[in-house]
Amino acid sequence: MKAKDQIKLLVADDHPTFRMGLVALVESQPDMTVVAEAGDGRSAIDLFRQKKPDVVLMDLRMPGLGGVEAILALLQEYPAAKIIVVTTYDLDEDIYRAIQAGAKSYLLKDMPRDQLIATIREVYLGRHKLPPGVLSRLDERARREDLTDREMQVLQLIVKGRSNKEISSALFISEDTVKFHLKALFMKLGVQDRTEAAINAIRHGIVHLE
Amino acid sequence: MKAKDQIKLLVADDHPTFRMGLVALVESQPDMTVVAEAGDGRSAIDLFRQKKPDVVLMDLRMPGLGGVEAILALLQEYPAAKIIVVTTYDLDEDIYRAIQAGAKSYLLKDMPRDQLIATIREVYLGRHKLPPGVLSRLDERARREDLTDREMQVLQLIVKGRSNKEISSALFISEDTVKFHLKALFMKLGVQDRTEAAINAIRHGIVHLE
DNA sequence: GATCAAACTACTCATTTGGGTAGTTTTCAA
DNA sequence: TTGAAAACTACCCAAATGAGTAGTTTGATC
Repeated sequence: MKAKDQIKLLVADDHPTFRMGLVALVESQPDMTVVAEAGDGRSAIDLFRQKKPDVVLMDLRMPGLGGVEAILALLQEYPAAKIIVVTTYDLDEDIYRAIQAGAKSYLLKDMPRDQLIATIREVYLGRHKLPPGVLSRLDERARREDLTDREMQVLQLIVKGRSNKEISSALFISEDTVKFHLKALFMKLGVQDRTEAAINAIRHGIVHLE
Repeated sequence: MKAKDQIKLLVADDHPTFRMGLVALVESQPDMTVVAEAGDGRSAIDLFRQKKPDVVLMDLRMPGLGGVEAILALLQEYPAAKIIVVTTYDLDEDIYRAIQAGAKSYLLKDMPRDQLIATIREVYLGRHKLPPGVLSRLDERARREDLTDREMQVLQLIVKGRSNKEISSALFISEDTVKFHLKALFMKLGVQDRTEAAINAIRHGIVHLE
């Protein structure tokens, strides 16, 4: 069973039951094995150092050190690490940031088992194939103009339901400046008003609720 | 292994991998066994008829017939059915509707395994204990006044980013009437304006994006 | 030192939004 | 049939919002 040519996997996900499912799935394949499990980004990195797995399955939302940060840290130390993101959400921004950070693929948790397995093999062989749905969202994101830091701050306050006046005093700028950033924001997001901007931001994962 | 006093479970969840995790978890308990798996509400009902499980683990978001509808249909036919909702989101509205529909408990997918197992035993014995976090959200919801049908329609259009004028023509009512419903809506949700209302509605699961 | 993007301020003006109040019609159940 | 709740319309008015335009300042890059 423990042949030397098995694909060694590290599974990092904070949902115990889903992680159990991943492990069961991987272990059902004769040519794969899970060498370590992590419940957060920090221990994922520690376990990578110890076990040197061939492929990492990584959730994006984890307590403490999140997925994107873990990917960056891991690739900093091991530039050849092969990381597959496995997450619940198909938000443009999440996908974009994960791929930017250096993930080799991005799968959704509701995907069929054989697709998961197939992707692990692909990535192990050095390829990085993305599922079509995810791919289309990726270039939807790529087409969108980046927001500046200030626009981002304004957007976050909009999503908190703040008025222009409240935003201006929160950021120590004039109300006119808030309006200025809002106009730019509307243009970049392709929306008409603050409500649409807020919803758009949530839908694309530009800002998270919680 | 297949003792007669084992707790028989039906697992209904459209995520193959998570479902596999649930099954593995249940099967690791000597006094429990999974007698059927379903990927949607419709087949959950069919399988219940065939297998008469003691407890059902049910996801809320499933293709075709959703969780709440499946719960209602199941309890209609088998009023003694013991259903535990196991879902990703801790949204007030989802919890409230599931419990209203007759679910015995409501668990989150990221909960520790022993809590899951303990709840299955509790529910099997006829109790319905909710985790504290979920419980507090339930009465947060209970405290909120119900929205009328019309208010609900207006709210949904707000979340789509529509203006008062657009809403009025979509619902064939005057703009003044839209404002009238909006005022009631703001009051019931405890918010100041349409943007807050939209975010609030999403956050509490009153309306879903997608 | 020139150039460029970002951040900022200011002003006008039309529109939208939201608060308050007052009333009619409809529907459904007691 | 008599309430009660929901749905609807209308009006006034103040405040907030958003479009358009025009500029200054700042910091980084070449």
